[in-house]
Amino acid sequence: MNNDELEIIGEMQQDLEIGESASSPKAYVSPAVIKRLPRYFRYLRELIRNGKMRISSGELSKIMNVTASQIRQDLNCFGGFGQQGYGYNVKYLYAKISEILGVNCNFKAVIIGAGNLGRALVRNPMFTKRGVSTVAMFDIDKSLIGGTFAGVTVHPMEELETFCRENAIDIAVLTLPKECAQEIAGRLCSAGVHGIWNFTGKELDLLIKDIKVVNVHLGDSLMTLCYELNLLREENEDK
Amino acid sequence: MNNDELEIIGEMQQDLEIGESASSPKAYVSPAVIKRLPRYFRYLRELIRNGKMRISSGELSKIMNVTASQIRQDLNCFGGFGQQGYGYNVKYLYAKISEILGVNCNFKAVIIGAGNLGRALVRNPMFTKRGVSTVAMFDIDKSLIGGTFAGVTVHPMEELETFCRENAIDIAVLTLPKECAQEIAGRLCSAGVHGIWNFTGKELDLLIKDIKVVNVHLGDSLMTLCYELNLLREENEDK
DNA sequence: TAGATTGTTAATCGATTAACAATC
DNA sequence: TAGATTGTTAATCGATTAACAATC
Repeated sequence: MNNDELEIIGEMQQDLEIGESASSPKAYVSPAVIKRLPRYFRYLRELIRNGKMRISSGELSKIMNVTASQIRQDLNCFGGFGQQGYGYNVKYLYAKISEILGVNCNFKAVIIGAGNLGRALVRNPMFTKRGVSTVAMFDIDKSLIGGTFAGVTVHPMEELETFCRENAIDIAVLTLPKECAQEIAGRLCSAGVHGIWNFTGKELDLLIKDIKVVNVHLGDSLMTLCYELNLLREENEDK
Repeated sequence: MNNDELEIIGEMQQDLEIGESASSPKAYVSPAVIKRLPRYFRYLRELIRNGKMRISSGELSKIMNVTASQIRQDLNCFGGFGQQGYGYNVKYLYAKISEILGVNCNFKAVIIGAGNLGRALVRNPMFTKRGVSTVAMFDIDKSLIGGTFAGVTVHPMEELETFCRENAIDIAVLTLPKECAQEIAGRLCSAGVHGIWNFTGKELDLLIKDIKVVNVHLGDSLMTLCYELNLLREENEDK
């Protein structure tokens, strides 16, 4: 069976799925599984880039350093994406995982705080790769307002609510000093934003329940590295 | 019992522990526990800032939104830091957790890549708060070399190995384009660095086993937010 | 002493892995 | 058809929670 035929199988599955997806009753999926999905997304993207058409759970497990069992179990939380005897069509699987992760949702984001971190993020291809468009930045610094970073204009903070409402913003990225985080989060709630990607290190108290927050604690990540180095050092001292 | 007395208990425990710590045989601690330690560290720091002297696992559990059982279980992986009937001395507990996480190790770090992300990190108080000092930055851009960010000088990439060796650098922070990540990681191995904090999104293959890598995949974090928003959207559509 | 709260063991729950029948 | 590999159930493993005796 050659690559073209496999391509066709993929497309057949895809067609089939369009009819199914609306009716498929989605059961609860554990956070452990969800957290692994972006990693599949990355590896599948890489496989496509390398021209790989088909992969078995066993082959993928070796590349990703996980068990084949876990891969099959994970994928089957969302439906049968493979074919017995053949494995998985890479492009099709990538498309399904993208769909699950909302890559095709065209979410719109604003970055609040045009400091170094805000600028680093807006210039990062990450958003584009994941189907999120960064449509504006906000800052209090008058000297930044009106300027652009990676083609994105910096707006004054006063315009935050109006802008978010008028442009139906889904995601706000908080890259501002932690002192302002709570106040801005409150304003974002009333501006109809659905998700906050929070880099401030402040744990946010939100009145509205239906707003999702994902916190990025870079310091926590640094500390796990320090823990390991400390462990290593102690081991070496013992010798 | 007043605050002064509790303070004394804390100090007594601390004195006691100094003798013990060298001999205490450290059993395996699961990654699940390790990952939670930095969060305890943050909350305890905050409690100290607010002048809180003593806390019970029950009280802390309410603040941190976890079970009291988990807190006691977690802490007891490293030793008995509390006192029956009284709870935990906040400063003492903070000191012990800092010790476990290597905050007092005075690790020395270099930041490789003086772009926006590198600059955002070097200006962040995170390193200082966690006892890590950022002693140098490196870049290939001639126009940046010799300049400083947050008092840290940018060196040319050619000096990387010599500098790391001579200054006994523990940690390298990779904030450079993913294309160069693998090459630089190799050079860092031979330069005697013990830990890599990797922001490049490239999974590193390292020859030396005794070098620890912590990967930060910001895109993965963004995707979990998108997943939740997608879920929310689907739920609303069903209504 | 009585009350409170830890440290720790036992029970439960969830996540991972193994195994294999179904089927491409 | 025979071989390969999935989807899925059952077994194992680990992590969380509950309970309570120890003890401050």
